[in-house]
Amino acid sequence: MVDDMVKQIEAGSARPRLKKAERRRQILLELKLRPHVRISDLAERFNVSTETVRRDFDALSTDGLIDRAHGGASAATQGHYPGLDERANDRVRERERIGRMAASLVREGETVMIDSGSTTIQAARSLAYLGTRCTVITNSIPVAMTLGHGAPQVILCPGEYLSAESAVVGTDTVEFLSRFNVDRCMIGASGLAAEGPSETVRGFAAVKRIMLRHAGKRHLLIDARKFGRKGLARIGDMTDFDSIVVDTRPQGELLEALAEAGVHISVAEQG
Amino acid sequence: MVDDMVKQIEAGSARPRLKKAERRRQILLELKLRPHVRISDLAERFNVSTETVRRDFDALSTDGLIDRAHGGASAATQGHYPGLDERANDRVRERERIGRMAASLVREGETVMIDSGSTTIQAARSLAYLGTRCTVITNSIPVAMTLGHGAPQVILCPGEYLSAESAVVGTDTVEFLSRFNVDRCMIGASGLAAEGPSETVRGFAAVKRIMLRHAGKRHLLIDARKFGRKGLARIGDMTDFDSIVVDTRPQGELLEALAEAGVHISVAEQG
DNA sequence: ACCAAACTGCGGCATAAGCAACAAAAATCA
DNA sequence: TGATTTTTGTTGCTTATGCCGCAGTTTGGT
Repeated sequence: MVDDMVKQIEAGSARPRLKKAERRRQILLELKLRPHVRISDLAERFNVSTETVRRDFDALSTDGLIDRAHGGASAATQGHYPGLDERANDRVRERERIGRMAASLVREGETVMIDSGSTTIQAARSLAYLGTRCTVITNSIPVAMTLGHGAPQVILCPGEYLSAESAVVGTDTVEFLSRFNVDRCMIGASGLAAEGPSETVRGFAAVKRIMLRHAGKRHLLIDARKFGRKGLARIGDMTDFDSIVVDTRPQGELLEALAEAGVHISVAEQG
Repeated sequence: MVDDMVKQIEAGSARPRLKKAERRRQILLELKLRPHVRISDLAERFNVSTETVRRDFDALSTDGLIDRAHGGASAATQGHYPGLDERANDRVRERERIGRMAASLVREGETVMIDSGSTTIQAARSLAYLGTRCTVITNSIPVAMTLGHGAPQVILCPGEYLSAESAVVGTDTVEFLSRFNVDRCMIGASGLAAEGPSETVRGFAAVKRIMLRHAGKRHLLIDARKFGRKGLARIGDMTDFDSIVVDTRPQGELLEALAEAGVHISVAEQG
C-alpha cells in the first residue's frame, strides 16, 4: 500500500491512477486547504473523468463529509469529521441557533475561551458575523480560522494535532490554557446526563475542564439530541456551569438536575 | 463595512448606492456563516436578477474579499491564503519539486520543525504522501492539517493567529519552540540575497530564527523566483543553514555566498 | 428640467455541470 | 483461469451558469 503510494509519487508527471480511497482522501485534504474545489480541476489533477469525481463527491456527501455545490464542493464545517454517532449534516439548523445565541452573550472587549466541536464552530461563525471585538483563546483550528479574519483577536493553543477533530489536545494545551483567565468560556460536549456533561475523547475532557476552571462565566453549548447520553469521560458537574444554551428545553431528570445546580437555561428559538 | 467606507473614499466623486453596498455587505456576512453561497439563492433572497449578484461577486472578487466558483462564491476568509494566492498559481510545479525533495530528506523517527509558507506546505504534502513516521512541530495550520491525516505526529505551536498566512506568531510561539530540539527544520523565505534569506513579515522572521537555533540539520526551501530579493527582516546568515533546496541552481554572487558558507545545494530536478 | 453616470434587467450565445444508461476496464475471488 | 463484482469511462442530453451587449431605469448634479 505504502509502496504503491511511493511509486506514484516517484512516477511524477506520468501519474498512474490513484485508488478510490486515496483519491477521496486527497479531496478531503484539498478541502481542508481551500474552501471550495471544482470538479473539473480535480478531474484534471487525478487524470480521471469528471464523472468519477462527481461520484466521489456523491459518496462523500452522503457520508456528510462535504457540502455539495454546483460545480464543486466545500468542506462541511471546515474539517470536522463526524464521529460514529454524529453526522455533520444533521442538526445544522439547531446548532446554528445555539451558536447564534451563544455568540450574542459575548460583549465588546471580553476574552473568551472557545472549545472545539461542531457547535462551538457555529458559535464562532456567529461571533464573526456579529463583529464583536474580543479576544478568543481556542484549541480548535476551525474556530481560529473562522474568527481570524474578523474583529476578534485569536490566540491558538499548542498541543498535539488531532485531525479527526481539527483541534489540539495534550499536556501542552492544558498547561497553556492554565496561564489565562478569561471572562467566558464556550464548552461543547458529546453527551449530557443528569450527573453532568461528558465527552467521548478523553483528551478533550481535560481541555474543557481547564477552560471551565479559568473562566468567569461558563456556558455549555449542546443540542437536544445529546440529552441523556453518557460519554466515556465526564467533564464535570452541572454546578461547573453558569448557563446552558440549547435548542430544546430539557425535561424530567435532566431539568431537575439543572435547576438544582442553579444553571440558567437559554433556549435558542427558531428565527 | 470598513471596506465599504474605504471604497467610497477611493471612488471619490462617484458614491455607490446604498442598496448595492448593503447587498454586498449582506453577501459578506452570509459567507461568514456558510462557506459557500449560490448565486441563484442570493438573487432570490435580494429579489434581483442573477446578473446583479454576479456583478457583486465580480466586484468583491477583484477586491479579494471572496473567492469565486462556478455557481457561487466562498469566503476568502475561510482557509484560503490571500498572501499566498498570488503565487499559488505560479511556480506550483517548481514548489512541488522542491517540496518532494525536501520531504525525502526526512527519515523514520526523526523530529522536524516546519515553517509556514507555500513551499513548506508542499513539503508537508509530500511528507504525507511518503508516509514517513516522524514528529513534526509547526506554526503553520495548513502544514498541520496536511500531515494530520497521515503517519506523522503533529505538534502545533501556540500564538496569535494570522489569517493572512494561516499561521501563528508571537512570543508564545517563540517561547514554545525554544523548548524543543529537533533533528531538522524546513524554513521558507520571501527572499534570498547574498547576505542571507529574508522575510517580509517581521514576526515570522523571529519564528524562523528560533527554529534554526533548535535544529540539527537546517534546510532552506526556496524557489528561484526569490533569488536576489530582499525582504523587510533578515532571517539570518547563509552560515545558519546546512543545505538549500531549490528548483534552479543559483548563480553569480548568490552561488559564491552559498559556497563560501559551505551550504549544500540540492537542486530538485524535473521528474 | 436636463444630462451624465451608474445600476439593473433581459436576451442571445458559449461553456460547464448534472444526469442516466451502457460499455469498458480493472480488481476480486473461487 | 474464468466469472463476478466493482470501478471507471463514454455518450447523449438537459439544465444551470458565465459572459457580452444593449436598453430601461435610477441617481446625483447642474
